[in-house]
Parts: sequence; structure tokens; C-alpha cells
Amino acid sequence: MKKKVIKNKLVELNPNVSVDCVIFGFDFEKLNVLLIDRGTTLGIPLALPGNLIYNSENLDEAASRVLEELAGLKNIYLEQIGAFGDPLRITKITDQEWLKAMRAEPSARVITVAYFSLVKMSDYVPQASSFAKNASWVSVQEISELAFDHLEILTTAKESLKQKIRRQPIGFNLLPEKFTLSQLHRLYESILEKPLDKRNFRRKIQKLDIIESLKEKQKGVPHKPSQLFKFNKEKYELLTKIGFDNFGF
Amino acid sequence: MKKKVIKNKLVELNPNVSVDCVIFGFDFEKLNVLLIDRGTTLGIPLALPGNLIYNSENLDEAASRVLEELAGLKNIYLEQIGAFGDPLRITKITDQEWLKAMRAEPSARVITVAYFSLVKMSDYVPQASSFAKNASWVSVQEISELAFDHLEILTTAKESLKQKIRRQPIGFNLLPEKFTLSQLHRLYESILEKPLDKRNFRRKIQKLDIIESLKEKQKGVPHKPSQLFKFNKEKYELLTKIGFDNFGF
DNA sequence: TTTACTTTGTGTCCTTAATACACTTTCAAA
DNA sequence: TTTGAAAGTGTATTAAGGACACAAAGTAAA
Repeated sequence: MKKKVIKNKLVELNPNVSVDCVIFGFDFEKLNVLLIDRGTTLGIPLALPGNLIYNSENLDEAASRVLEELAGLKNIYLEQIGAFGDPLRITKITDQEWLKAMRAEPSARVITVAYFSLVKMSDYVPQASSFAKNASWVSVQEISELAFDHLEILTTAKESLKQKIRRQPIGFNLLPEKFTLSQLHRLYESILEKPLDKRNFRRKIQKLDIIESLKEKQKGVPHKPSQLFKFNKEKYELLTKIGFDNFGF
Repeated sequence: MKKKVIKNKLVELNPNVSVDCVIFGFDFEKLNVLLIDRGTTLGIPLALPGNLIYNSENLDEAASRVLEELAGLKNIYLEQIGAFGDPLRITKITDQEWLKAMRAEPSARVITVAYFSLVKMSDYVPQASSFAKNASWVSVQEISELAFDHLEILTTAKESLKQKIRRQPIGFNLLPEKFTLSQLHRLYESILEKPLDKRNFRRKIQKLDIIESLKEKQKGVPHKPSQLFKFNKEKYELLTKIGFDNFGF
């Protein structure tokens, strides 16, 4: 069993449990996911960032650690999606090369706990980052295969994000401090994967009362400049806590 | 490592991963959960049914197996809630007695994958069942402590069920073939933990178009007998697949 | 047999939310 | 000064939610 010493404490990797993170980012056009290029010669090189957990940490901590190790990202919005544990999930021959190189027990049964996280893309620019480990942003629409069962995890993550954003205004984690209503609009359309009427969208968002218009406008755009907004942290946190479900019952 | 032979195949228990099931039942008054009395002298005797997984089975299969081993229940509605993996979740001294008796590696780090399931209470009557292993139905309202982190799992399961029933008509898994609207009404109130207006509830359910009135009424009740209904499997399955979310976006 | 008791079953009004839809404004660049 | 491109805005119609009260149908007890 692989061992590691952190701060004089012996820390053991658990060979049977990993975490994988679906890290979403928004480029004002579409949703992206941060993927790792494993550089394998066989099979699909792209995979979700993830790793085995240490026995000393809980699952949320493990996911946070993966985010920090990969991209130096701290205090990131994280949400557990669920556990994936098909015995066959890591047995594709095309994944074995990588497992043998990376794992002390490459054939161990591993169940993985998947998370999705929301980051501002500007907080992680792969080529400029010293953390970069062959990581890059890939448009979710363009992803048709991934290593292991990661495509299934991604699909579940997208669904989970769709559901979540209908109840909590978590989308703001994907936007910079200042943003326009059109950007927010495109964000919701990207996540929900359907067009939303502009006027109805704006009315609804304004009624939620979580955004405030700044006394500032877009500059240098070759069209009418857009009003900039920020969101109201207090209202946001309240709504995030209680949700804003309005289903019938 | 504990080993077991099933159908001439060597099957290994995974010491690090378990499943736990929150089995809900409805007695026409309130929600109940099937709990195991571990008969421990120390600490809290009641726990959720669960067990370590075998390396040969996937997580859903493990949960189904637990249901079948415990109560002979097959083809039961099961939904994964998530993974619980705090390193301290099994370290209460009051839980150690039981672990030492039951587990080959009582101090192993175990993460558990939790499920909730919905059963008709008539399908499992503990005292009459040959499967009974000190299992009994307990009203969810009366549960204030459980072994390990099972109270947290129960809380999450209740929340998860609440969310789910707002999108899919899964409540029918808790009712017998024939039921009255009042029973369905009380079921929704029990799950959502809030009163629902009788007329509005009936109107809404009827509009979903998933129940059919039978040409049959309650008998022997000391009041106006209620119309009996069954639910329409086709419509039910369609709605279960596509959900019936009607949130704004 | 009458009365009391208990639960069923039903309709309307009002308010709130959803949806569909088109034109003017403001800027940069040509 | 014209063109192109996105921003910003209001109304009318339809659908759904929420509040609310009383008659009907059965059993049990007086």
C-alpha cells in the first residue's frame, strides 16, 4: 500500500476508493470541463481529474485536494454527485496502461465518488498555470468519449447541475464579479441546453432579487454597451440555503 | 480478507466499501423506516440495514442484495443517495463492540454508499417473516439517534425522497394496488412534512392523469366509504422516465 | 329509528406565474 | 453617415397555485 508522510503524519492511500471531479467552467459562450490528458498511447487520453483518497480525509476533503493539486483552486463550489462502482469500470484494456503506471494496485476494485465543481474560467488558465498537468478546458458538447466510466459521470454531472440550478442560484460561481444579463442568460441556456426567452428570463432573474446593477457599462463593444451587474451575496446565500424551489406541492 | 464461495466462484468482500439502505414504508398514517436491532449492550442498538460489498457486484446490486438478504424483498424501488465517508463515521466507541463482532477488519476505513428504497409495508411484516433479523418498522418522526452516521444518512434520505417525489410519482411504490385518495394525500403530507389542501391536492393529482378510479369502494368503514383507485402503469412509467418537473426555466 | 359521529367528495374566486411576441436604442467600424 | 450587432423594454393571454365551506354516505350508539 502506497504511503506518504504529510506533516510528520503517516497517511495511507485507500486502494479501493477514489474521487473524480467534473470541473465546469463557462467562457461566455458554452460550458466547458477541465480534463486531463493522460498521454496514453492506447485508448482515450482524456479523463476527469481524480485520485485515490487518503484514509485520513473525508470525501469532500479529497475532492478539494484534487482541485487544489491539479489547479491550485481553493474554496471552490463542490457538490457530490454520487458513487460509481461498477466492477468493470476500470477494466477496459485501453485504461490498463495508465493504471499500471499510476497505481500501486492497478487491478484493485475501485469505486469512485464523483463531484461537480463550478469555477470561474479566469481562475484557471492551463497554459499560464504552474499547476498545469496537461489539463485543458474542453467544450462539453464536443466530448463523446472519456477514459473509464467518466463519460457516464459527466452525463450525470450535467444532469445534476441542471437540477441544481433550478433550485439554487449557483450559476454565479461560473461568472466573474461583474457580468451582464446576456452573459447570465447564455449561461442558463448552456446549462439547461435549451433556449430561454430573453425578456422572460430577465424578468424572472430580476424578481429573484439577487443581482444589483452597477453604475458601470461595458466598454469598447461594437454595439449598445450592456449594463454590468454584480450579485447580492446576502440574498444569494439565503437562497442557496433555503433553495428557491417553487414546484407545486 | 473474508471470502465466500457462491456458485463455485470465489467472492471477496471489499473491506472499505459498504452500502446502507433507508427502507421507507407507509402505514397510511406516517412514514416508517426498517431498522435493525443489533442487540449491542453499549450505545445505540438501532442501525440501518447494510453491509460490505463484494468485489464482484456493482453498488446497486449490493443494495438489492442487502434488501433481499434482510427481508426477502426483490425488485424494489431503489435510489442512490450518495456516499458517506467521514473517517470518523465508524469510530464511536459505542459502535466498536458490534464492528469487532461482525467485521474481519473492524478498524478498516469504510465509506458507505447510501440508498433509499420504497416498499409496501404489507410486503414485509417483520414478526411473520422468516427473514427477520431483529428488524422492525420505526416511525421516522420517532428516530432521534442511530448507530454510526446513520442519522445523517436518514436525514439525507428524507430530503432526497422529498425532492424526488416533487419530480416523479414514485410514491406509488409505498401503496398497495388499490388505494384511496385520502391515503395518497396523507402519504404526500408525510413525505413532504407539511399539510396540503385536500381539494387542491386532489385536483393536482387528477390532472397528472396517472390514477384510475376502480368500480369499487371501501367497505366496513364507519363513515362514507371512499372510492378506490389504482394507478396507470403506462403513464406512471412515462412520467417516471421524463419526470414532471415544472419549474420556471 | 333517530341521532351523533366521522370521513368523503366537490367548485369558485383570486392571485401569481408562464409564455409568446417586435421594435427602438446605442455603440463601433466601415 | 450608414451599417451591423447586441441591448433593452411591455403587454396580453393562458395556466397554475392557494384559500376556503358544506352536503353526502356510511357506522355506531342511544
